[in-house]
Amino acid sequence: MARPRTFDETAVLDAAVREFRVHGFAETSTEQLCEAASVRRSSLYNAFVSKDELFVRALQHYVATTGARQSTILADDELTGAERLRTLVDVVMDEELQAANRGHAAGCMVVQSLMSPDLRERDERVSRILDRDLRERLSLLSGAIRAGQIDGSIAKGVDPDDGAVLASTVISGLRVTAQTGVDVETLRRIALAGLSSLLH
Amino acid sequence: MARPRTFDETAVLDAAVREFRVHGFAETSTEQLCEAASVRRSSLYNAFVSKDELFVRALQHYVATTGARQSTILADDELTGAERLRTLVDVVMDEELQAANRGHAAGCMVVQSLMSPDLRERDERVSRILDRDLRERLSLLSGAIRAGQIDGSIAKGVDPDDGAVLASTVISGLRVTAQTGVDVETLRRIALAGLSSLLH
DNA sequence: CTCTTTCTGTACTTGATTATCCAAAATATG
DNA sequence: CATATTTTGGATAATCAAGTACAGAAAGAG
Repeated sequence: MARPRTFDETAVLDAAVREFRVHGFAETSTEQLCEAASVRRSSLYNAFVSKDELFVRALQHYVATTGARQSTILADDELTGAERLRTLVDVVMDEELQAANRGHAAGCMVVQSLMSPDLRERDERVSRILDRDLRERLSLLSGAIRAGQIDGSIAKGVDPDDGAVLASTVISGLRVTAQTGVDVETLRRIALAGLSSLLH
Repeated sequence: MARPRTFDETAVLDAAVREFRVHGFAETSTEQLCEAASVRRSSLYNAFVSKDELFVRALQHYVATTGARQSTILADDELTGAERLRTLVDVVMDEELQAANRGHAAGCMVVQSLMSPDLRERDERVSRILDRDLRERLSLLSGAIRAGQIDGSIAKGVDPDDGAVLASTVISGLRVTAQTGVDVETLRRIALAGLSSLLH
């Protein structure tokens, strides 16, 4: 019973994620966000209240979508544990490859946000989202590692929880190294080398 | 033939590094910098021209001091190649331990700056410093790895350049993971696991 | 001892960026 | 087809941090 929106809320969140994941919160202006989403200022504020709120929603959206993708891979019964980890690396590398074609590294909202204690303190929802995401991701990873130890593709000696933190650490490191312009094939080799204590 | 400074320029740079490495450029205000260095606004501007200039000098200072420390370790003929890498990990872990005692992660000006394309574009000196630092670090690392392959402490199969990128990636990843509150002992275990393709 | 030069402290200016306001537009509903 | 209701666009206000100005303080040189 009123004028409908001319834009899709999810499309705006996608655009916001694209900006935030490379520029971070502080260095992304609301104007950039409007521009990227092709939405006028007041529409954005009308729909999302404030830059902070939009960031929280974008972060939520980001971890939900990436979490879902990782979930389908890491909990895929068709694959061995080791294959799941390698597929995960492939996905991350794909993101970097696509970003590289656009002339920059993919960035990562999680790495950005984790590295910014201020951001986490300013809005505790950010902390909560990151904590939750981390727990979820570590749980999926250790699950895949346990599966790999049962199917024989991953060495029995390693502690699954440690292995999970390792995988998470390596991927974060890749996000950083990707910024240095290293080509994606090297990056993939490095990733697998970093996980070699699991994958042998 | 004039009034001398009441502060030490290097002390100001140290303070600036302490702020920048945890908060990043955008989220560190000049007021914070003054506060941290116990220096008044005009003194700071008189000595360092602008926030950008101060950042460049701080970054330079940061990579110079950390570079020097890494250099003494990674080029230490008394140690095997593997021992050099392990000692490097110890140094990073020490930084994190000290920071943890102060209630936060150590942060890292290099990781922060690398993850911020805007920062690098705004002042090309930042790019140059980071590029130079990376090359230097990779060169030291691959040198240590080659030394390890000669003294038998590092597997012959690995490409020293790849190994260098791996070590750099793992350390960056540790800087990120440290922000999640993982205890330092776990962190150290993860570091060694990530480097296991070199250290076995 | 005084003069010159630089440093220091405070208050102010400026510029950018976030957020708001309000009138006009659009449309589903009755 | 009128109306209620929300969105939209443009302009405006409010805020906040970077940088500047200037007067006064400090100390070495002559």
